[in-house]
Amino acid sequence: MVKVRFAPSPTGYLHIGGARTCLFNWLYVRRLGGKFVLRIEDTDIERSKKEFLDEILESIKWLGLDWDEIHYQSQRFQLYHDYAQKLIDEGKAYKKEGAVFFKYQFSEIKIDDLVRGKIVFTELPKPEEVIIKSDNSPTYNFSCVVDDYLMGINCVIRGEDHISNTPKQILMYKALGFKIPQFAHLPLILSAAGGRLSKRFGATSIREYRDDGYLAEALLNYLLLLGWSPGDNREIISLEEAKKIFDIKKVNKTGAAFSVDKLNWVNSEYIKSKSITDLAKIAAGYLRSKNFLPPDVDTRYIERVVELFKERISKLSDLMAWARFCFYDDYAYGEDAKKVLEKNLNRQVQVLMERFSSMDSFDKDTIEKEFRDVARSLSLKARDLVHPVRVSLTGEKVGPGLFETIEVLGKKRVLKRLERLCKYWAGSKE
RNA sequence: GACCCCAUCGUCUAGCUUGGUUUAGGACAUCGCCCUUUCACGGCGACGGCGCCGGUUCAAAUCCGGCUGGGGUCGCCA
Repeated sequence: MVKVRFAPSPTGYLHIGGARTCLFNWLYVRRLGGKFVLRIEDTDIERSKKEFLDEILESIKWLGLDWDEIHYQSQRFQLYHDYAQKLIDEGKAYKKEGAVFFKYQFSEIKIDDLVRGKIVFTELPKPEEVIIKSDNSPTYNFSCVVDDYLMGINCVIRGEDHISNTPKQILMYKALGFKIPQFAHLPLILSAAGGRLSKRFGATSIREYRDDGYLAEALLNYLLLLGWSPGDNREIISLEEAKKIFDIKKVNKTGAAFSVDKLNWVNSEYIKSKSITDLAKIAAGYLRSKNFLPPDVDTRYIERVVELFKERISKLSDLMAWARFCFYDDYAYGEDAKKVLEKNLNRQVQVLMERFSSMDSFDKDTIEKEFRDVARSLSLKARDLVHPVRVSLTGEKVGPGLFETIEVLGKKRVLKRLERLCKYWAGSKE
C-alpha cells in the first residue's frame, strides 16, 4: 500500500508552496487508495507555535483536504535518541559537545526521482552532520529519515528545495538499514517576478487568500495547474476529477511563477459556476466574517445582490468594494461620477419618480419599459437618464445593469435616493 | 565558490518518452471589433514563443554536447 506524508513545520502559516505539496501528495495517494500521513515537524521548540499549527490544520481543512494519520515529532524524541544510540553503538555516529554527529559513508548516490528521473550526486559538502542537537532535539534530516521509516512512508513527495537533502538522507537510511523510499521532487512555485516566493511579492499564506475572498476549490484548482496539466487543454478541474486523473509522472520540472491574474480568472469561473443560493451562502459567510453586512439583512436580499454581481466579481472581496450601496445609504458620489451629474435634470427625474411611485409591480422588465417611456416623453435618450440615475443609486458611474439594480434595491430605496439626487441638484449652482 | 536542478508566447502550459502528422495548440494578461444604459460577462479576432552554438539525421521544439540564463542547497532551521 502506498503511504505518503505531508510534513509542515509549525513555524509559520501554511503557504502557497506547502499547500501545493500537500495537494499533490493527497491527489497521488487518494488516486491509489493509500494512506496520507500528516506529520507535524515541531522539533524546533523555540520557533514552533501553537497558533501556526492551528492555522496550518485549519487551512488544510478549508482547502478540502484530509489526512488518515497525524503525528507530532515533539512527542517522538525518544525514538530519535534510540536510533541515534544505535548508530553510536555501531560506530557510525559519535557524541561531541553534547550533540550526536553522524559520519557519512559517502559513495556516489543515484536517485530515481518520480518527476525528474535520474539525479546523481558525486560528492557531499560535509563529512559529518549533527543528528541530535545539544538540547536533545533531533535535526531535520535525521528525524525525517527515522519517521519516514517508522511510519511506513514509501513515497516522499516534497519540494525541489529538498533535493540536496536527499543524498544525506539516503546515507542515513543505509546506515540505519532502512529501505529507501521513492522520491518525487516538485518544482518550486516562484513569484511573478520569477524569484523566490516571499512576502515582498504579495500574499503567500493560504489564510490571506481565504481572507481575500478566494474560494477553496478555485485556489486548489489553480495550484493544481502550477506544474501539472491534464494534457487536454482543460483548466477547470474539480478536486474529484483531479483525484481520478492526477499523474505524478506528468508533473513539470520547471519552476512555475504564481500569477494572481490567472488565479482571479479561475476564481471567477468557480464563482460563475455556482448556483445563486450556494454562492449567496458562501458570500454571506464571508461578508459576515468581515463585519460587512448590516445585522438585519435578510438572506433573500443577499441572494439578489449576489445575483446582481455574480458575473462581474472575481473574488468575494469585490463585493465589499462594489456592492456597498446595496447595504448602506451613506455613500458619497464619486469624484469621477459627479461629472455625469453636471447637467441638471431635476425636473425630468421628478417625472421619473412620479412614474415609479405609481407602479404596482416593480420588476425589472416593467421598470425598463416605464423608464424608457418616461425618457421618450421627455425627449431624452434613455442613456441620458440612465447614467445620472445610476450615480444617484450607486454613487458610481459603472456597475450592474441599471434596471436590475433598481429592482433589487426596491422602490422605497430608489425613490429616497432619487430624492437625494434632486436635492444635490438644487444645492449646486447651475 | 561548491554541489544539484531547470530551460516552448510576458505568465501557466500542450507537444518532447517512441524525431517527420506543427505554417508549434490552448489558457491568463494585453489590444481591437461585436453585444450593450456603463463596467463586466459572452462572441470573434490580433499580438506573441521552441535561449544560443555545434553535432547526429534525408528530417530536431523533440536525441547528444557545450555555452548562456534562471532556480535550489550548502544552519546544533525545517
